[in-house]
Amino acid sequence: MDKVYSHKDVEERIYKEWENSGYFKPEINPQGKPYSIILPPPNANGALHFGHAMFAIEDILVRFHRMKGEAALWLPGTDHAGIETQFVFEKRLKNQGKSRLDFDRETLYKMIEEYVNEHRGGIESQLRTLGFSLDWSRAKYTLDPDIVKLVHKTFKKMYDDGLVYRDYRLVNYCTFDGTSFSDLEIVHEERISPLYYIKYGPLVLATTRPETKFGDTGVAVHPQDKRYQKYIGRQIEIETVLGKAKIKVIGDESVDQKFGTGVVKITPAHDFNDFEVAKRHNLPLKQVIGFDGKMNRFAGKFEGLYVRQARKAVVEEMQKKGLIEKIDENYKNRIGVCYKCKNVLQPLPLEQWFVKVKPLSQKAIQAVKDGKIKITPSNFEKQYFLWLENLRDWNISRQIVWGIQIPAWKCQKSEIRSGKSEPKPSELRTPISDNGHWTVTDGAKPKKCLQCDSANLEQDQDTLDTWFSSSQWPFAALRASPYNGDFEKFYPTSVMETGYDLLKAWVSRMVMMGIYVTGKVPFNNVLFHGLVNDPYGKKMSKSKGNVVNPLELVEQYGADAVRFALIYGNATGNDQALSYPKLDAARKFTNKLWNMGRFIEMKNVSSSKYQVVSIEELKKKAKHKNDKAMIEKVSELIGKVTNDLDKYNFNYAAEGLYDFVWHEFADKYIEDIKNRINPDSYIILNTLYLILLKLLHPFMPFVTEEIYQRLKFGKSIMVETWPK
RNA sequence: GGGCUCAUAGCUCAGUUGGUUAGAGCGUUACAUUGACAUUGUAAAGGUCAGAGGUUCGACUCCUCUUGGGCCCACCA
Repeated sequence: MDKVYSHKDVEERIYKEWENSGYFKPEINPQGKPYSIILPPPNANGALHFGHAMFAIEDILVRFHRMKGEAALWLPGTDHAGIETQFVFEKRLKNQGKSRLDFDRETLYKMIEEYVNEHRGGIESQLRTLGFSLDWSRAKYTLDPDIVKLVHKTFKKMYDDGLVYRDYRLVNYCTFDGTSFSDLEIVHEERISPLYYIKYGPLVLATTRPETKFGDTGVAVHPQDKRYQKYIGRQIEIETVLGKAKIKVIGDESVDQKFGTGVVKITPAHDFNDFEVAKRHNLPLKQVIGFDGKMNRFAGKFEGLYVRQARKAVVEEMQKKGLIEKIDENYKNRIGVCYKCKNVLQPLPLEQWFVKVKPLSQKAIQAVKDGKIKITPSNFEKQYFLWLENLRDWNISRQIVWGIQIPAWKCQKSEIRSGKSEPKPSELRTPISDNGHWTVTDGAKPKKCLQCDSANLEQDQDTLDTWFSSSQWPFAALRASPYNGDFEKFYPTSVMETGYDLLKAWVSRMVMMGIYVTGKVPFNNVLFHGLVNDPYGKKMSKSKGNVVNPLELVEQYGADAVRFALIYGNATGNDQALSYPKLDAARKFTNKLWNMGRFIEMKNVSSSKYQVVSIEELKKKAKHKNDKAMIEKVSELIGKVTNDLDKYNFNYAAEGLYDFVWHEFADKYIEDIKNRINPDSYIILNTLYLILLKLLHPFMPFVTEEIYQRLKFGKSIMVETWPK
């Protein structure tokens, strides 16, 4: 053995050995009880980041349970990441001077597919460099045909059960990216938006969006408001920038008498609250902003202006006409912006598919309350409950091509109008559910409309929200496994380990969908890890330019050291700042461990090389009091590390091992035994050292394996059993 | 507006059901060592555990408040 441990000569070679030997498959312990973890599938098009490096926790668990003799499965996969990927691709198009609008749906899809396929495999090889013992023979991708089929099946089942429905309602729509989003994908920003006090005939009302006034179909006051009661139910005549008009005054409880003047304009097509009010009072919906972000013909001479331009023009015009009483320039409000492009989202009316969440969320809440799912750290339970309890129906339609196209066909005969076309004045309607004929299947094109037998059907152009498919990942990946019986054997999975930032978007939805489709929870434990920030504690982000690539650290320090540094000194679920001193300490630890092995190799005094016996035999063999004491201490350590791992206290385990291996075993015991080495004490030293290697193996798989093989303890430490 | 979370040594962080002199890594200081260890060992300095109050025989740990960070959620015009 060399004086210094060199990870570069070791890691890649050992990983190949492991993989080729089939050690990552649960079949190596055919009699063992099942233990399973589904890897949170990284973006197929993405690169490794620290969120992925934290999956070291999963590797620790899997290696630990595998050594305990369990049939441990860690199933890898990749996600098509619909919006993320399409947006990245569109940026590339833009750099080439092209736009997605230059291509038809099929061509665009194929182009993105090719682009992703070029990059797929990249993320997988990166996961290998971290030493992750994933069973690659079971790897799945969210767009694998068998996965897509399962997702279609779920959609149909939900449709048949009334849990997926088509509705015409307001959605948050990004007119720059051309798609709607779910509630969760909206970023709220506080901005200063002037509050305009506008004269509406005899009334004055306050609004931040004067440009939407062309879509007003009512004016609301609080029913108990003494100031305005006399107007309720009456039509009032108002002067507008487009001339005189009449508008109805209604009384609605949602109006806050204290805000502004206590009068609200009702613009059902462009405000979520107004939409609800309009429903209650049967007011028509009048869309004045198009999906291109421009004012439409209802805006008269303002047609064709973008919202922001229109606001300016309308306000100027109103001021000329004396229709503005005052402007509060310092009014702050929170506004929804696109999480991708940061542009202001428009609430726009659109026909979309929604998931009725209440029946699903109730069961998901109950599963945690009943202890069928345990969340660690437990404080995340509160967030889980809070979110699920206040959940609104989930918009799953996305106007992008990269994803799973929705298996629903619209009968063209029954078509009233497409949600994307501009409404004609004669089509002004109250906000009611879409009443076109839809035929939903589990993927195959239907021959005719189920309601009117027409054969003129067209598939919905939209795709499913990526989270709709990824929320089915645990059971879908197992059901689509190339190995028969995987689902029955490994579902529910043992642990779902992921960053806490995915609690809402993913974890809670997996629980809902898992219970709905399979009748069982998708996993028995949820384990959250924290975020890795930059060395100054600031969140890593591309825009800040402070992103550190974990692969560079692996190159420099070795995968073992990177893994150990991320685990050591970091309580489960807490954020951490990337620490170079800690990385250095971890690297030195691998070197220390290596040199302990080197010492054993050099001091070989035994005739039978590196002989190892059981700890029971060892206890009988030991005569020297220091040997006896050390055997006792190692026994205690085994219990402590096992217990810490069972309780997900990875940092305790790592710290305990580090401290013991270095400062007890090396500093004291090896120093002591140096002076009295003989065949008996040598066997004791070997045996205890091997135990320590095994205990460390889940944390630092490469160096422990390399030492193990160098000292010829056996073929591979991966098939050793966990010490007792 | 609601919720979560953090504040412990110069820095980055542990501290597991409240229990003897509060720990680690890095850094600092002194000494030793060429050793199995491109180093390592031995020892030392350094903390009124953010502040105030409370519960308790006993509080870094539990409760309340204050201050200062961080994060998440939210359709008040």
